[in-house]
Amino acid sequence: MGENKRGAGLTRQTVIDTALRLLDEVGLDGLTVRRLASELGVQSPALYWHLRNKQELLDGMADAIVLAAGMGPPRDGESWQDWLARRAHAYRDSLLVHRDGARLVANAASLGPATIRMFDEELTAMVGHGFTPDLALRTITALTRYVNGCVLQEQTEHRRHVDTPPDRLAALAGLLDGGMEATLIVAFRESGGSFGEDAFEHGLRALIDGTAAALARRPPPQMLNPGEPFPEGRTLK
Amino acid sequence: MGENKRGAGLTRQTVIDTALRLLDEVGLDGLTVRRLASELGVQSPALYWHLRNKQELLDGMADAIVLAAGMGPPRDGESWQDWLARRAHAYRDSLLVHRDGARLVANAASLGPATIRMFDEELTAMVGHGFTPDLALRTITALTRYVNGCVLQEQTEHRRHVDTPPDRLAALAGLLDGGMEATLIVAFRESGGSFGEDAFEHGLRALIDGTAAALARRPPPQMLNPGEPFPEGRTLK
DNA sequence: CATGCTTCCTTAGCGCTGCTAAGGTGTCAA
DNA sequence: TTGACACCTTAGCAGCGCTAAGGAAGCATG
Repeated sequence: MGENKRGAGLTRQTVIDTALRLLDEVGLDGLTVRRLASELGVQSPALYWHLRNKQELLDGMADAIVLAAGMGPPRDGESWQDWLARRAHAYRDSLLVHRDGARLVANAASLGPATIRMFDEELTAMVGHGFTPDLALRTITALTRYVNGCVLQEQTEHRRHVDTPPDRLAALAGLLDGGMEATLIVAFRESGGSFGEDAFEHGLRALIDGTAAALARRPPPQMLNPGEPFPEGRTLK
Repeated sequence: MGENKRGAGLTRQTVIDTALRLLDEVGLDGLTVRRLASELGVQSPALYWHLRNKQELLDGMADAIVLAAGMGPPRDGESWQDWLARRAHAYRDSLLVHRDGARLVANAASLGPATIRMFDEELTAMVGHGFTPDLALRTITALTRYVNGCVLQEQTEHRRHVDTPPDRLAALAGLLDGGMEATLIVAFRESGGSFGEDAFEHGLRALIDGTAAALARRPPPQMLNPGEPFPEGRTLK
């Protein structure tokens, strides 16, 4: 296994980076502290000097993945729709880079302060685009959770198909009364190979379009309709 | 621990049911084969007579949760929008019934045949409402993944707050430059207690509204606009 | 009645896991 | 020179999923 170059010395960051590399090899279930330690050329208890426990390692990995997406407020002149779409894609791509990336992030117990600050900047920018703070929060929350759900399913299915590669459609058709003409089968055939991609795109566009409608429904403060300032009767600050 | 009433005898179903009850007590991480066996008044290897391995148990539990949602095609006279919303709520509620329900379903390796058949019936009904098969599949996929992502996050956060109960907002504010006036803090305060609920509702409505727009964009065959039949240039069947 | 088959559960234990306790070694400051 | 500290080691505990082998019932057949 990996030699520990004398004079190198482990750091929290090198441990996390190596863990992410190892993750792609062995998957989340195969990622053990012992295996990671041997990859780093040390004994397993050595890692507990740099990390309190395994969960802290996983949290660090998740945070690294999220940060690597390079999200943040919209660029100058970018519409919030374009920005949200670009952000969602960047996030999704970042989750897809590493095997089991979505599972890792979804189960993470906490995010780093840098991520939280970025999140706050994004919300502030959205308010600048006419969102109320809570609509901004709801929107970006819904979008993030949607991406999580999508990639989680995509990667779960990818894991599944390692076992059952060949004639999934035929096997599926066997379960259905309509056989090869059941709607599910037809839909799968129509959707072609890149189904995960298409489904993601559809939902993403729907979410953004729907948000635009919600934003139009709840206009900026100077044109507030006194009859229904905010749905739950709350007021700003 | 639980006595094994003589003459009772375990079945796959009683094992799964007991596992679901136990899940609420100890959570997914605490759900071990040994613990479940002792709950059933039996030694742990006994369970391997009824289930091939632990994953099969988890799959069975996940399938039970999905089936318990009671989804299926729309009722007579119900608009597809109302139906999709009702379906999403039923699914979400079913995931929320059991601790770590979303994690369980998201990590499940396979769904039962009954669930798959129900899925096919739903798609068929959507085609009856003017959807193309692949638009129907994309829509219901996006919606399902959205619900998964939402509940997964809700339950993860619930797990988190067991550790950090008291002044989360103040702690959060410490990280942010704006302190108590950072947009994130304001948004949290505005959103009140039931934040998970509100965020879910917002995204759900956006998804359904956005889907209506997509459906209008891709009208039924007899009224196709030759100029832009399908966004990606694909053709039907 | 005896026999053997099947069903369902037991005891024993393997290889692995996350993690802790205690101790050693090298480096650097006083 | 001495002590403190940072960083890693060896040894081992409790618990995990799972398997191998066997025993005790129930039942059909000779």
